[in-house]
Amino acid sequence: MTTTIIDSNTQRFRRRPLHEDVAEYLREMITNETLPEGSHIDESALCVNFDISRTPLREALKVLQAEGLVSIEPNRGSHVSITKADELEQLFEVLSGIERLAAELCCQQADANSLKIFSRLQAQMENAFANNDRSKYFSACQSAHQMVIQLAGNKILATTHRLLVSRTRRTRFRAIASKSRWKQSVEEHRALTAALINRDTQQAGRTLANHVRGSGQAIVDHLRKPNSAPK
Amino acid sequence: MTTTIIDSNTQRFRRRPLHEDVAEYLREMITNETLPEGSHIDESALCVNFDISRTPLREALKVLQAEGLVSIEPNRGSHVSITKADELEQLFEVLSGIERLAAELCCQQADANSLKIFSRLQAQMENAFANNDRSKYFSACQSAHQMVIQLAGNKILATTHRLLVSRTRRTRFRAIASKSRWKQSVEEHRALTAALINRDTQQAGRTLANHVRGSGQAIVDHLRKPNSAPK
DNA sequence: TGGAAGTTTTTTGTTGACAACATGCTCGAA
DNA sequence: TTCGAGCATGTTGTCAACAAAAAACTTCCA
Repeated sequence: MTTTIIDSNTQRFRRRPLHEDVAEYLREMITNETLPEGSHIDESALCVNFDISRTPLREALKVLQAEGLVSIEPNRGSHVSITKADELEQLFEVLSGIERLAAELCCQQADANSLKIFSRLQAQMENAFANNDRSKYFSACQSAHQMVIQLAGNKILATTHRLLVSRTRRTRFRAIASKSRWKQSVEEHRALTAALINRDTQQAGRTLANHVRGSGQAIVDHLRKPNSAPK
Repeated sequence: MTTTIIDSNTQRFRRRPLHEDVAEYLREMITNETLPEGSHIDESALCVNFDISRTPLREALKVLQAEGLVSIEPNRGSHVSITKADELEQLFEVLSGIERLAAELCCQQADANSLKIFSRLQAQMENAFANNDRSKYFSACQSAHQMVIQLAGNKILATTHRLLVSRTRRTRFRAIASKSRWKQSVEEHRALTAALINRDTQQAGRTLANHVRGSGQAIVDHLRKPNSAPK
């Protein structure tokens, strides 16, 4: 007799390895800044917190190190990676290259219906800007970028993108700190939407690349002058 | 008294964690095809082989999984990732995007002397082609690509590139299987070199992107028709 | 003979303990 | 007081053993 009857259709009975849950949770804690940048990661403390032993925790830390979120110094413990301005600049540079490619692929492969939905996202962004709703704009903007990645139809690209973005997420909400930069962002997105609908591959790629580079530069500049607090 | 006197100036006395050595070794075994594609990874066998316990081995496997070289199925063990033609195609697509960016940055930032060295690599490739020396051509070609990445001066880009390339390395030597493709490869490299020296950013990017995509496509096509063995 | 239930064997996931290393503290001598 | 040697403490790296799951095998019955 099978020991347990389980909800057959959706619920899959397979306990995920602990280290996966732990890694996911830690990832969230890092982007949340529950674990702030540079903070030391206390293994034994986290173990009693999660009620697990050190092995799965350490396995999770190795994964996070491979993702660039955690740094491990031999015999001296782990800490949340600190992302300096230079490194952030390089991250955005690579991201702009990735998203350029995504926009080009998207141009060639996306079906008309998807682009319609994309246009609606653009409308949401315009609306949020008109209403001065930063949080809503930010959310729609992220969805738009994500959608371009998805429509590119390349899993490797999506994975690469996700890994890089996860290292910038903590600082990303600062991209539209200034109103002028915000306005520019809206216009760039508008141009991108137009290029996609016109199936202008080169233009779409260039536009998105410039947008990412510009947003990144705004963040990096902001980070480099320590006096102006983001408000 | 300090227990041991050590060579002070260069030798640094810090034992690297075991899992790092193990990961590096496994990486080599996978690209070597000592561990062939899809083969099951026997933990206990490797443990007695390396004379270590399972903990560092498993930590190494987690890292390799994050790099995409190993797949782990919960409760069913690990095996060397199999790279299907579709996935390989996507890998090369992303690589072409990365190398396009690298070529552009290289154009803008490389000093004249580095480009001189690059030209010498080009000469080596032309020579190898004239002498029908595939192995020498392959080596010089790889150096050239690597050099473009280095001259781009972006560590994130270099890391991303390295991770993607490591997943293609097993198949890469097949790029110049046919003589006609080989000839085309030489010409593309020649065009790249010219574009770099002329500081033609757009041209350099486009040329390298096309070259990577073309080489990748040659490999993928080769992989897709199962009758023709690579010779 | 074929197949299903039950049992043994093998393999994977997790734990707690131990060893190695780094850090902080105490104490004594210059 | 200041500096360094030696000890104490805590943290990290590794191991061997246990628990749980999957795979392989046996046995029994139709």
